[in-house]
Amino acid sequence: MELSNTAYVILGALHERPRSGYDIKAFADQSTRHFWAVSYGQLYPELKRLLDAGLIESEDQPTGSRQRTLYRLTRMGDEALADWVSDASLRPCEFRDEMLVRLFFSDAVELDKRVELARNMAGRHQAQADGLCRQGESRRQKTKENPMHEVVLRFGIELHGFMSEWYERLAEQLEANR
Amino acid sequence: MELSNTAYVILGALHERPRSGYDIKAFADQSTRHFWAVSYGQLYPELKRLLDAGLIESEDQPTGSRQRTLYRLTRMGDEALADWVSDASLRPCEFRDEMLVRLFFSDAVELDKRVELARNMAGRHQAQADGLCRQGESRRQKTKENPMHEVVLRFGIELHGFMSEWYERLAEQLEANR
DNA sequence: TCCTTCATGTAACTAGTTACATGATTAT
DNA sequence: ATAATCATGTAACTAGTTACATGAAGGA
Repeated sequence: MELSNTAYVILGALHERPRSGYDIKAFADQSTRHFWAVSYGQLYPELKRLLDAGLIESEDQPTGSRQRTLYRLTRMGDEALADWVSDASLRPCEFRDEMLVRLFFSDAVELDKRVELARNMAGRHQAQADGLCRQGESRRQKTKENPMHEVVLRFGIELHGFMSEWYERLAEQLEANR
Repeated sequence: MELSNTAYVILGALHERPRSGYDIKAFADQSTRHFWAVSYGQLYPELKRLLDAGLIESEDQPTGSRQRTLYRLTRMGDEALADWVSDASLRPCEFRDEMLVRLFFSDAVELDKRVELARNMAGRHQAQADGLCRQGESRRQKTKENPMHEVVLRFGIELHGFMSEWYERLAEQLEANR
């Protein structure tokens, strides 16, 4: 039975510790978000599927009359995660950038617009890099386990830094031969 | 009326010259593909919508008994494209990388697997950069107009080059503290 | 003859987002 | 009080892919 990538994000989140659906979402929002986002619309149905498949198990943990279901990995779930991570097959890296489409077709507009667009893109990536930086600072203290989390965070920061600089340089070059 | 980004890729393709649906697909496959792919399943319905909206017009150009419909931009379509490209609002750059999710959770597996994964990712981006290079060579001779096409191509090559090197460096670092 | 390219299209499916609905607990 | 956070979920929608179906033209 094939699992979605989102399912593996869930398994990965639960590998660290038992979590509620809400908690998994919060985890994803501040960690995998920049390369794999998770929404409630997928999360809760997916949790059901993983339960049915026996990869996770649940435990009720209400606080007063507020419901809360805590999920944890089963042995099967743990194996499924490890197998998936170990799988050496190449998967495509998906990029979709609307602004890059605009830039691609920007010969259709005047130079000023083109420069503005490049500057906007530089700013966008700078902002994204900054956001990831702050994310890293707020998580720095905890979990020295899972060093790969920080590695991937650094990747994000440096990648967006690279793109920001690239677009900034482009804006300057475009402006130069005005 | 809101148009999809795919619709703008079509308008952009037709801005250069009149094209058939098949031709638009071929154009996208060898140019916008790495940041905005287009499939037939979206292309043909989208062409109908653009016709209805009066942004493009069609002309039958059969070869013998093989049908062919040539599309071209209307004045309205040309304006819609220019307006869209000039729109200064920031749009998110979407990244989705299954292998990066694996890397993120790869503390769950042994070092060897982690190194292998990083190497695979480096190879994947090297291959992608090479593919874009070849694409550039085959298109080099034609169209000195649309210099932004080449700019965006270079961006792709350098971006994938950056990622390839980053992952290669990571693999070496991981291997070093074995 | 047969393979590749040109050419158009649809149906079924998959993945995922957005908006909504509900309500308890905790901090200000 | 009231706002923020914790908590769970669904329905409707949007976007896009894959697989299929069909068939002509041109080159090997």
